[in-house]
Amino acid sequence: MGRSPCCDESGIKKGPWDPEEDQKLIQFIQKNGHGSWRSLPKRADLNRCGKSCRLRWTNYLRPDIKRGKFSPEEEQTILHLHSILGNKWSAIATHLPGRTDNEIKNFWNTHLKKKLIHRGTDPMTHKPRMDHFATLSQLMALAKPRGIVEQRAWDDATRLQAEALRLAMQYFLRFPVSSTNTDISSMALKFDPMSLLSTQIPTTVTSPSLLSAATNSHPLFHHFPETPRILQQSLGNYMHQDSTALINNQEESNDIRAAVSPSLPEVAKDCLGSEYNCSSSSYDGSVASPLWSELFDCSLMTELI
DNA sequence: AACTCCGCCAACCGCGCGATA
DNA sequence: GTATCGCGCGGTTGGCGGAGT
Repeated sequence: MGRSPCCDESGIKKGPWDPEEDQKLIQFIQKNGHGSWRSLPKRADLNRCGKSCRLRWTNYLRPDIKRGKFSPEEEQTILHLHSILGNKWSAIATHLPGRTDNEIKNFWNTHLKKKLIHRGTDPMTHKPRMDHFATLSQLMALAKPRGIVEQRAWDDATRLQAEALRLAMQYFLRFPVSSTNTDISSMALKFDPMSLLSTQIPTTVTSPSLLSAATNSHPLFHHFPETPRILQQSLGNYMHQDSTALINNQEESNDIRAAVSPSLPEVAKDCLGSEYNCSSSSYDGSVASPLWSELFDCSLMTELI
């Protein structure tokens, strides 16, 4: 048994409030208090529903409302409280005198959320975003490593190169990265996508063992000799699935986007288990950006992120 | 000058919860 | 226990105005 909406009576005004209405509401509440919101419009001679009056008063007309830009301190408070409380705007508003929940919500949606995303932070969890990676297919479609861009067809060899590159990126994820960790930068410098092109690799890879052999002999892993075997094997399985999907569907073979693959975080979790911890306090996702832009065209990076 | 696009924000809507009959 | 009411919350919408073309 649902409740009837409070504003379903015909003839009740909706939309923006005009100054006369505001004055009526202010004067009435200052004189009598709001009392029952439902009965207020009649008592105050307003052709509005009680809900509309309440909203207008609490979000706009209330005398203690602070107007204007949010200060950096207020911004910090909102960020901090949101990381604890989530979208509990009214609870957050109680810690910011003079600010309404609606105002904070709007500020969050129009400014703070974007700011966090731009920083590479998930606005809901306040942790580094790992969903940049989306799916392998999307990644491979979007990410055109320098030197591979000119190659028109995504043949198996190219695909393996891209896969090897992805392995490397995934491998980076194993390392706790912080702004003070220089290892990741030196690895990025050592890592040369061009070397992928000059490497002899099998033209078809349909089994984990072949992938394992290919990756073991690949110069990429000279930089990372300690890559766990399990990582290669697990990725080999996923790769096998991809290859099969492509082989079975020739039309799709020219469009890597059509390939079926698990999401990278899912793969990484499978492969690395507890070692893969994107919420690690030592991991600062924002540091990943320079690395990524080292590897990829910046324009494509913005598409990806 | 005219038009389009886009960000901002006031206002609306639907739902859930506690109080009450 | 159940129906209804009133309120408050969070998500969403749509109008306005400024920027860009």
